[in-house]
Amino acid sequence: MLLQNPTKQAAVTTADKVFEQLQHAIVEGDMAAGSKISEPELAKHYQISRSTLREALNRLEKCHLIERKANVGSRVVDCTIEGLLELYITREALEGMACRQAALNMTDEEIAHMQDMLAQHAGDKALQDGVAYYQEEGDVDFHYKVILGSHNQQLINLICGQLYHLVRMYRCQFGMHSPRATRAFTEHSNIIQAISD
Amino acid sequence: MLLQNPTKQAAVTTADKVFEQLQHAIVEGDMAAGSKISEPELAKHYQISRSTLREALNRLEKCHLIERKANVGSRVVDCTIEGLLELYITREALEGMACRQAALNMTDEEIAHMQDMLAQHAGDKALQDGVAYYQEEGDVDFHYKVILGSHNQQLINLICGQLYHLVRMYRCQFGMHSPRATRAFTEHSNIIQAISD
DNA sequence: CTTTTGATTATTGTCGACAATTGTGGTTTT
DNA sequence: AAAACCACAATTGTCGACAATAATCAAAAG
Repeated sequence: MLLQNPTKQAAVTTADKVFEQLQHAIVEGDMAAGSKISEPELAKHYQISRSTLREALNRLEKCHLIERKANVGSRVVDCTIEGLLELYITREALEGMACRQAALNMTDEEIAHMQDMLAQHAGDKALQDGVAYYQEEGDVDFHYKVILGSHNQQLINLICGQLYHLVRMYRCQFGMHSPRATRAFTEHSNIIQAISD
Repeated sequence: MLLQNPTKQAAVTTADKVFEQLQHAIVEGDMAAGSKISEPELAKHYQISRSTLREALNRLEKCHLIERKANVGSRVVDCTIEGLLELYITREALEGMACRQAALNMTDEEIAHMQDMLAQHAGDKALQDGVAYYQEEGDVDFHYKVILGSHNQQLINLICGQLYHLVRMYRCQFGMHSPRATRAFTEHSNIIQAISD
């Protein structure tokens, strides 16, 4: 089970639940990238009305996971190399600023908590050396803590609420399962060191 | 009439039109910031069904102009000092990256076109010296050209499609009508100079 | 044979009504 | 008198059907 987004509240309405299922299906590639979306078909598949499905589609559009054209329909976004580069450039801009803001705004407790987390990850790494999965999850966890540490709701919403799932989608589709996993850990130590100053 | 967003296509559906009207009303302050939104009331006011109104509300939420809670309702976002700071920090991160990308990706034609535009603005400024409005519009125009010059759809959508209207809302609500207008022009010359290198 | 035009079909946009949940006011109980 | 509880009203979420727009395919004209 992947780390859940701390910015989202529990799905209460059925549109929320369908949204999450669709989100998962798109990210994991169960719905092919670039494929057209048939509202009646999907509504029948999830056994919901078209209105409810459209509500879910609206939230998918908010995450940039689908694209809609008026009177034409919706398509799953297609993963291109250009799109990947654009996404990473955008993410770099936002996360860079978030990191700077975290350095200004993080409380001592938050810093201490992150240091504890890092120490625990170090222990896990010693145990499960070579298993990249935990590393990747820890990486995401670390990034989240930094972003939340910025105390900037605007940045948090953009990165965690919108870009996050698109990044995951690209990682799944392109099979980028932590090529830089081993390097990430040492980087984290440096980052938290810089923040505490 | 303000400069229109180059990323948006013409509103074809009625939900689009209502969305634009609501957007304008919120930005200009005709709908009070922080006030609750009554779906039946608004639907009656615009003489549309609730479904259509909800479609428009979804797009407002995408621009961060309203906030929705499940089974509770929607509210117009309230303009706080903290929110203003957060917005400007986010915008700085994105526009800074957009400017760097523009320096890398802008074509010679685009650069030449922007220089022409600046020269024209200089002429206008000599004519209408002291009138901050044209200055402000030119400022927005200039920013747009730079952002579009980044050739990064992700950045363009985020800045022009989402944050732009929220920035306008803060400017209207706080009465920030180009306090730094006079300084902006000289800055632009420096920016375009830097890009051409 | 190609192209254009027209009718047909399928999909999306919009509507009104019902179901479910939340907030409110009054009543009862401690 | 304060707090908890219950019923009622209002709002939101969901549904199915109709209207409007776009895509498809066949037929006719060039």
